[in-house]
Amino acid sequence: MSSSNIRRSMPLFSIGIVMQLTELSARQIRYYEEHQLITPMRTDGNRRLFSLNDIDRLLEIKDLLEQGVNLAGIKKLIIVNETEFVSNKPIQKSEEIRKDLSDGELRKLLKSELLHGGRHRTTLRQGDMSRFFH
Amino acid sequence: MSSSNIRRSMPLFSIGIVMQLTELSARQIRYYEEHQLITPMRTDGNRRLFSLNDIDRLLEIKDLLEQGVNLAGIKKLIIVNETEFVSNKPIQKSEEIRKDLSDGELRKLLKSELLHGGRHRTTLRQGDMSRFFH
DNA sequence: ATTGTATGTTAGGAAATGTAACATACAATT
DNA sequence: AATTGTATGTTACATTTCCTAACATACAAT
Repeated sequence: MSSSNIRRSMPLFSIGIVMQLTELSARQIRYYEEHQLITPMRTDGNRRLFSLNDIDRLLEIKDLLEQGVNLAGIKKLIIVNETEFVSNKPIQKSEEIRKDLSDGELRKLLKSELLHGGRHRTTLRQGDMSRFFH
Repeated sequence: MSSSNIRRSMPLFSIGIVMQLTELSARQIRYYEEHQLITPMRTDGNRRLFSLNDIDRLLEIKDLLEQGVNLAGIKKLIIVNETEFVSNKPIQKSEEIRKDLSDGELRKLLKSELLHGGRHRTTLRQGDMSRFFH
């Protein structure tokens, strides 16, 4: 893992700030955690602490939900995304990724994601927190 | 002000996190605020919220204190620093800066700062929070 | 010996966050 | 039409974190 990734996974933000940054309710954020879409750290006193990566993922989740993907689907997509990052060909094209990973129900999920609107952008690959820092 | 500076002045961090990041006590941080070395934002509920710039400044303060400069001196130095940033010659050499600003007791303060060890680095010009982000 | 500076410690209160339970809206299914 | 599942809202109560204010302390300077 690069030092940049270490920094991006540093637990820094309270849930209040994350609510503002993502425009999600505390209920939503906790619900997504409950379903293991994010796993923020905890303080000694059991308060959640979110990293930049967590916030990026929340923005991803929000985006996918708005496109009609349900939590189960998002979960799979996130795993895809992580696998992709761990692999040593991180710059392969999205078409190739889809070919690599389209088996079983995963294929259906990805297809439904593709069918939804022409909004292709960087949703799965990169969060939006970068805009907060240089 | 650049968009990057806007981001760096965004209030994001609770005092607990800032304590960890700076290794300062809450007492110290509040004391520095009391003496107007920092002015963190507040939530509606009156909790302090610190920006990256605030954290950088706290690291600056800590560094200068360790070099023997007192709060009054640090305050002056910080004003110098800000003036420098606002001016339209932000890349002028440190020697020139000193010439520009060495009048009255300020001269003495800067001198004492210079006398202290050969640690010249970037103390006054740039904080260390950049290491937390890319 | 006194004063000033920087920080520690404690007390009491308020805000933010935690979990848990129940409510609701809506889509999908039977 | 009734039921089930999903995502979220709301409320209640407990705990943690943070607030201010006051007093204590160590040390340097006067």
